[in-house]
Amino acid sequence: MTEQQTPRRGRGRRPADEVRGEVLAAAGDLLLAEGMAGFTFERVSAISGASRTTLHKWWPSRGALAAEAYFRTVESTLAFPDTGDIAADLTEQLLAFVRLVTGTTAGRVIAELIGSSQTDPELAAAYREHYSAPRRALAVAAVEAARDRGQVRVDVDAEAVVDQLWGACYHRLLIPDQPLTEAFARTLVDQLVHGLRTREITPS
Amino acid sequence: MTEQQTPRRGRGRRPADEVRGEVLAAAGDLLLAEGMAGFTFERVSAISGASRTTLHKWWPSRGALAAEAYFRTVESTLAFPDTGDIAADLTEQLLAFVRLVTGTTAGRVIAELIGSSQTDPELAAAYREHYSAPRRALAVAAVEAARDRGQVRVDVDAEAVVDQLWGACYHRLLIPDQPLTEAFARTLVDQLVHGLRTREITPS
DNA sequence: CCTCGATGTGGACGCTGTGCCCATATAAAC
DNA sequence: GTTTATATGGGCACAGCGTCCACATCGAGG
Repeated sequence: MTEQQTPRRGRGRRPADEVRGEVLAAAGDLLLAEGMAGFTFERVSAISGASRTTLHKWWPSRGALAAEAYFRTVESTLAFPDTGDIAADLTEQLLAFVRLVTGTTAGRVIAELIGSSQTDPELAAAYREHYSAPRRALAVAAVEAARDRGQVRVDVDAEAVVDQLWGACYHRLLIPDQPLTEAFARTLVDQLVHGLRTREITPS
Repeated sequence: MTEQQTPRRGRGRRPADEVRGEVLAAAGDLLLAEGMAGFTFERVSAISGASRTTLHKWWPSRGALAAEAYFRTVESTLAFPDTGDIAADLTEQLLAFVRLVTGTTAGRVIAELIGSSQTDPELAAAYREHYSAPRRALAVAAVEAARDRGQVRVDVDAEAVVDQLWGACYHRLLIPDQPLTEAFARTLVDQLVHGLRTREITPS
């Protein structure tokens, strides 16, 4: 992470989008490289070449900048498969999440973003609006579709299902008492779909 | 939160335990009153009367101090009822957790502690060791006891169960897309115990 | 009774980051 | 070409950190 990567620039106005783009790119790099710990306006300013004043003008807090930079960097595809088998679809999506979070630096960054959002309202709002809410909505829609197909019980609380699957994974991500693995993800779906009761009639 | 509550004290040695006690009391007050945002060595020093040097000597990071102060302040009783009905016991404990977290300032503080622990290894270690691990162990033991009684299926993953119940609640605490309520807690237990599948034979 | 080691205290140092304020330069819009 | 918008450089006071040193005082051993 070399500081001063943008050689030097004179004063004067530059296209807003150009500046924003450079800032977000620099911020994304910094975030992936050093996490929220070393992520400051100061350093983003130094790396991107933009002045601190400019950063403050566009982003109310370092968290807000970090969130936007991160979402732009990962820009993961928002899609939820619907094969007609809700258990398979949930497993698929949950596994994708686990792989993303355990395989790359993304896991640490997401955890730190959520962490910082506890004391940064701007970040919390950005995270909810641009990340968690839309993803949550997709999963909820999938479960409700399965309910309408008669695949799960009619009184299912789809929102709670999301918490019992993804929330469980976030729990292990944020409070790593136990490891977050693919096997764990499969177990989550299995235990939730079939329940914990002793199986009288083991289904196929 | 009046600064300088300890009038003034001369130099010189004082009993270690006395100093530690005063510091932890002051830190606990500050934490409950202002959360992690305003929680700094500087202010704890000003309120407790102890010098910053002393704080640094005993606690490696502000997070470590916050954690110890918080656990000492709440010192909640560690007990898990065992009535023989696992569903009832889990519901009971989960409700107690929800009430603690929603009813008092404790919820915000816990959330902020977990948040800070994402970038403070000392805090993360303290939190795991003194709080999450022992509590988790109790819940796991209860589930495994139920399994041995034949109340839940033999291949149950007790650790995963904890994540699907408490993790779900932490999810709503840390990423408040949806509210954390007592009804939610009851739903969690119900959906997990009975499963999501369409009920052919509705149990009593 | 006295000396000495352990340990808290006051005070200061440089450093980083914040949030804000200018004046100035320059690109874009009219 | 004139005007307007906006990025820039620089400086300010402030907060907190982490560390250092000299000093005061307590407690224990002689």
